Amino acid sequence: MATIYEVSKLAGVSLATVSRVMNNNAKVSDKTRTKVLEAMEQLGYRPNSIAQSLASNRTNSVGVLVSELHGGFFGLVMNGIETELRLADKHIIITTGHSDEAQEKSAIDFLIGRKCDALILLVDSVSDEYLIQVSKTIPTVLINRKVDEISDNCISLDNQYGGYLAAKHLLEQGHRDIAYIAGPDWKVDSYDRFVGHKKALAEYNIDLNDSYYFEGDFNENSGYKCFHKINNSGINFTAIACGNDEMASGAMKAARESGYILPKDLSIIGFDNNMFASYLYPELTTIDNSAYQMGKMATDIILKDVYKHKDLNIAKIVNIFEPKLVKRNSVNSI
Amino acid sequence: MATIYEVSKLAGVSLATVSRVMNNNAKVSDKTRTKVLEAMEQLGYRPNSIAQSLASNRTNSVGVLVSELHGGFFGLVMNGIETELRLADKHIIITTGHSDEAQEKSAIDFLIGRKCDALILLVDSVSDEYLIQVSKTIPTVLINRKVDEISDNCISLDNQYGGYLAAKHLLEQGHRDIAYIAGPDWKVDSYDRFVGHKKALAEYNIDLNDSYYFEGDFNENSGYKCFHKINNSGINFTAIACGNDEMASGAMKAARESGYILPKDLSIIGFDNNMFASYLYPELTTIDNSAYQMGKMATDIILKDVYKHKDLNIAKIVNIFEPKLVKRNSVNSI
DNA sequence: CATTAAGATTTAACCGTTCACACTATAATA
DNA sequence: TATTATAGTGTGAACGGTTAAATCTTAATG
Repeated sequence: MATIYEVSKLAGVSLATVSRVMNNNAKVSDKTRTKVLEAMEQLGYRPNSIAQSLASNRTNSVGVLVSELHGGFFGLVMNGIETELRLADKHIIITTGHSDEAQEKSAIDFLIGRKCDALILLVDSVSDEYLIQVSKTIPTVLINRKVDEISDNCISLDNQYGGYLAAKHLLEQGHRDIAYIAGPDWKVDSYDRFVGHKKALAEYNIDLNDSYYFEGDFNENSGYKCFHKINNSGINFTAIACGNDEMASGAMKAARESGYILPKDLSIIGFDNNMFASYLYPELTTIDNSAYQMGKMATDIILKDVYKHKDLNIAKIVNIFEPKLVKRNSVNSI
Repeated sequence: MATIYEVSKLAGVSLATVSRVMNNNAKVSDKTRTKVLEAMEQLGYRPNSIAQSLASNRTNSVGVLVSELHGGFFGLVMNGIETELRLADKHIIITTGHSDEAQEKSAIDFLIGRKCDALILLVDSVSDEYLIQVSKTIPTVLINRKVDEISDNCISLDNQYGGYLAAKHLLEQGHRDIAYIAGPDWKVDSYDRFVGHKKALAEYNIDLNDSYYFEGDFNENSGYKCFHKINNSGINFTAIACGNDEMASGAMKAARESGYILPKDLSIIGFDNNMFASYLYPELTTIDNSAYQMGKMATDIILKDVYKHKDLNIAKIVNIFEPKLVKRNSVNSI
């Protein structure tokens, strides 16, 4: 592989000049530039990115930590990150944390050790203080998490509004007896979604009775179980709003097994617009979580703050994304 | 950040000695080693991985190219790769090719430019010759693709056996009139699955009539359409075998809309054991494609060949993975 | 005791860039 | 004309490690 040295020799200029035409960061006469470019072409020169990193103290890589590599949400987020990053000729180093504090910390250490220029984190288990500490060491943006002290670098979904949208849709379709299957109540996103749900009910002068609230754990199976609880509780219900699509899927399964015809006998709405939502039967009406957009935005913040991009196509920074209703066939009007 | 220089000074030894205790690749007396380790500890020294890379001509990173970041298959493969790689303290640089030749090539260039030590590729669009060329430049392992010239570095699923397993299961459950919804026939995996299918039928002395074969494109919608073709073609069928889970999902949807009660009136089997397969209703019986295992194995090959690992926990190399039947509820016995 | 071999450590070149600074040539200003 | 500014280029020291070769110790051998 040709080095900058050989290029400089062939072009008859100094190393510095070659470096200048590469980086385009200082004046070089057109004549010289042409000579250098021709030499590069002729030698098939590619700069050694490692040497560049060492000398410039910049690796052009951003570290990403997600909980899992599979799963619709993370895939979309990463998709958004990778697409945007590669346009800028940067790259992504991936690690997983498995929602475990020790693993998340070790992954962060790993990424810092790799000299990433910045971090994009999707973490549940590590404390706010720890994250604040990390962000003092290295530019960090958080997805799906809000830490007040570094709120400019936090990107999240307006979960409350999403919950509101879902409930409102149900209400507009005439439903009044709506059961709710929530995620774990200690998770803020789960909690917020439910708050939005109640808010929509309130607008219709319904205040949610505790007997309509059921807590799951965001996994399919808990949706399944919760449905049975609902069904056996004796309450009247014509619709179920779920904290996420997985639980919605479980609830649909259970409902069908209990003899309900969907969506005729029962309407169900999910949350997230997971990959598989349109594969369910009936296709699941749900709330889109803008995962791709959030990944893209996290990247844009870094491109702007760390890499000083001034590109026009980097839109205005949005920290809170607005969820959208995705109407499909799982909600019936009555 | 402390450098090796400071460590050497504090420990009262030379740079080389510090390097040796780090890399553990030459004799160092216990006394010296202890001194050095203590100095490192005291300074909180972390080697600069970039400098290491430049000096050693090894980046400890492997480049991965997949078609898409979302989607169950890739997620699992990447999961297998990342897990195995991080155990070895290496990292993964990710790019996407979107099944487009130009993009795949540019991604490969990108990864080579990043000085990855090796490549793991999941590509459809680039030619065999190109891949052979690439593998001369940099150690490369291919997932889901077989190129004879570099077969030791190819990992794939025994698609034929998978197709065989699926059909056999249907046959064992008493089905004899089995329609087949295939993927694009120019894709080898699609073709192989169908060959396996026919083989199983042959064992039951059934030779597949062309009117039972329907070609889709691996997307859900084509499964949907194919079902209607099947249903309108006038053939008798009690089961449908599908080239993948997406098409199975589409077929299920169409069947239900046409009034079939599943699985009572019609059995359906998929292929891949995609994430969402168990979310369908009825839960989809399918063939597991060992995605995670393939990712892991690809990594093991690299760990062994490139990084010279001799770990016992790197199992024997397997180039062709054996698919497994995953029984759920979408197949009825008659 | 001199010789040799093996073991431990140091020296210094090297990896391929970037970048602060020095320098030269030319144009603009007083 | 002397002075100053500016554009264009070269010099050489980092950056933080690795590693081959040289050197120094120590122990074993005849």
